[in-house]
Amino acid sequence: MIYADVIIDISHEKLDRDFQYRVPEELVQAIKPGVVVTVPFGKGNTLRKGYVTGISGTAKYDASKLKEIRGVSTDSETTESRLIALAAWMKETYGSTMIQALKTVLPVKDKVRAKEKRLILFTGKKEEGQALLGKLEGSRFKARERFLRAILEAGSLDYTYASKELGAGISVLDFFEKKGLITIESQEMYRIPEGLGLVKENMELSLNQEQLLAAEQIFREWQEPDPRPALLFGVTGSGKTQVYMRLIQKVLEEGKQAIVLIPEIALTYQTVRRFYAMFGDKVSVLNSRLSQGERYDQFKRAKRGEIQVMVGPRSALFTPFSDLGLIVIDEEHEPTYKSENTPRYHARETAIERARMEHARVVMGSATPSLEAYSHACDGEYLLVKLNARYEERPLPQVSIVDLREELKKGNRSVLSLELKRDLEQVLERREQAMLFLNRRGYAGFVSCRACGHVMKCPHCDVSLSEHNGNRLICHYCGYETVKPEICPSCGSPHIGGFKAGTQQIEKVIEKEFPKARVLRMDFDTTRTKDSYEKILASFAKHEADILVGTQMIVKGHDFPNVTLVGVIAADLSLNMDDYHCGERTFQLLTQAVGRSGRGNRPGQAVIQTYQPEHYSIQAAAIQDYKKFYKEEMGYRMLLDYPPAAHMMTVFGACQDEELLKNAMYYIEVFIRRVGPKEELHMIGPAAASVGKVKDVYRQVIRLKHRDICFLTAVREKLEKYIEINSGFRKIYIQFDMN
DNA sequence: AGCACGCCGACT
DNA sequence: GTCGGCGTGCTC
Repeated sequence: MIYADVIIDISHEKLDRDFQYRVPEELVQAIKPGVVVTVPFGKGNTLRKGYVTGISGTAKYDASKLKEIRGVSTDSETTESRLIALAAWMKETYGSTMIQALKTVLPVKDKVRAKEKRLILFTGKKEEGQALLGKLEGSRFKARERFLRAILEAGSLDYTYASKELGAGISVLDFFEKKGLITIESQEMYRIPEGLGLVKENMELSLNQEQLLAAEQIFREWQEPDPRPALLFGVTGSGKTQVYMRLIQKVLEEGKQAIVLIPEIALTYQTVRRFYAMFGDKVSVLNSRLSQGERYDQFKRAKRGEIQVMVGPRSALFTPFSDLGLIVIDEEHEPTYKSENTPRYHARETAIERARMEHARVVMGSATPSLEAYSHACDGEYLLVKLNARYEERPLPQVSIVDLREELKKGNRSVLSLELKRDLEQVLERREQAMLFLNRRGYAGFVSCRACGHVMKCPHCDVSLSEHNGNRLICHYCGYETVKPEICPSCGSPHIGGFKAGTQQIEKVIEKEFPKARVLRMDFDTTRTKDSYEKILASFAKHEADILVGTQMIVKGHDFPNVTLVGVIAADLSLNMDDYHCGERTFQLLTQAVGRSGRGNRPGQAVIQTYQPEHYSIQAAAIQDYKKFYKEEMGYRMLLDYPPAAHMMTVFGACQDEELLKNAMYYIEVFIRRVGPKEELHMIGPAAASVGKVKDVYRQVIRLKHRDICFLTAVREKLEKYIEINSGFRKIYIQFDMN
């Protein structure tokens, strides 16, 4: 006997697990994971739609109580089934359960949202209602009386309000509905993402010579029977968006739809606005702050054909368009395209797979392509399209690298080098603007001992604590809080203090050094509220401030023509992360930051402060030389077998019990040695993850590297089975990550 | 979500 | 005692 695991629709959180069903003989051939089936469900055996997530030969539930699958949905050409196929691919490629994959790919209805939108209208005769109310008054039907009184007064009621506040459940509503007094309307009130102030401007698309050529080159590729993904490699300001819009125009003319992926709405507001201006209400914008229900609404609109272009972050990739023609990936190199949750898919790879399945095309763009994308472009797997001219032929800013070690020798302990300080003075004198950029990620202003080097860390999470308001130390992972010690807990030295590297500290230093300058600060703290991000940028654009201090978020978005100086406070902050991408990230951030200077008609300059001035990421960024960087970085990846030179798989394990976790990871290691390829497999670990402990849960990783991804996938599949069979892994949370 | 079960208040 | 509304919990 064959049994199938089926999840019933995806509509309710309590139903988001699988139920086992018997597979009738005649359907054995047709049933495989991902197939849409009809099954009897619940007490009344109402027929419902379900998705097969797995097949097995054993019943894990009382076999006599199992029901039988009724039928298989045969229309394999629906949008939904194509997305399910994509989920199956993600499961295979990234390692996850089918349920997890389906849940990322299919729109999940949100119960609360769906209910909120239901409206109860009083549609009967007023007199009839009044008469009934009279009868109900003083009777035992309290709920009915309450409800009727309320609806007679208001004319219509919100469903949630009626059931929650008035206690009028289904039975009450049924009573009135049968009498013909009310109708329940499930209103489809779509929420247009608010706060963006988007307007259609009927703008004409005009491309310059180079942009036209780029578009032509891509169109020519599209003539091919099997068009390759195109990588649009263009420096900042070369007008990649113009090219995207031309491509989308063409796709729309063909009667197809397009998806535009962007790293984050807030950071690419300008781009979003231009799409809206161009395509008007054909466009919908998916905001990462939208609730699942709101996202569901937008997806529904797409499915019904009410919109043709979906602009949004990573998850917009799964927009259920019926005839998808193009997927655009803007700023392709951004790390936000990699999902943090299982399945840990990469939007670029998944977009290419979806496009392959649905005969759509992929175009991605970047000024600093990821090594993965550029290497594919070099070996001809992607079409490489270049845009060289910077907008109106502006020269690149003049960049100087300041060695901070030398500053210390000169006795300068400030966060500002003498050179940067002098340049700032000149900019202020010329009444121009400057941006100071702090490329810190995560660890803000940690406290360390100057004498012994001891760093204050969270006892639960193993990350550096950050200093807030001078005397409190806070853990950014779990919120643990303690008082800043007066002396070093490790060696007793009084020389313990903050590493002056937070945006607040820089702001203070600037205010002290340049009391007349107007300073704006933009970081996580000052952009909490919805449109504070826009407000700060707009204010800076209007020259209401002279200096803008901020984290990576200031290097994207707006053009500030009056900015002629960009200062990078400490390039090392992103260079010393324990992640093989850090050289690449640093190069990208510095290139972007430097590119912010001199966007107007005055020449720009940039100062990069660092303790490692000889590092190739910094050197290459200073002269804006991508190829030089690529060669160096690729050499490094080849040497150490990091992607894209090889493939890497991370086995991540987490458990409250440290001993248990250690044992489990050890068994995994032994198992891999036994079943894995004997040749050319590099295994690192088990080791504590970069954050070894979060909220008292221990975390460990094993990394595997191999030139051929097939071997890694094979190891993963064997490991998945091994873990499922052995009860010793029950209490351990295991996750896989490819690359 | 939708259905049955069962508690509990009101009426015969 | 009995009837039926309305809250609760389960669905392979």
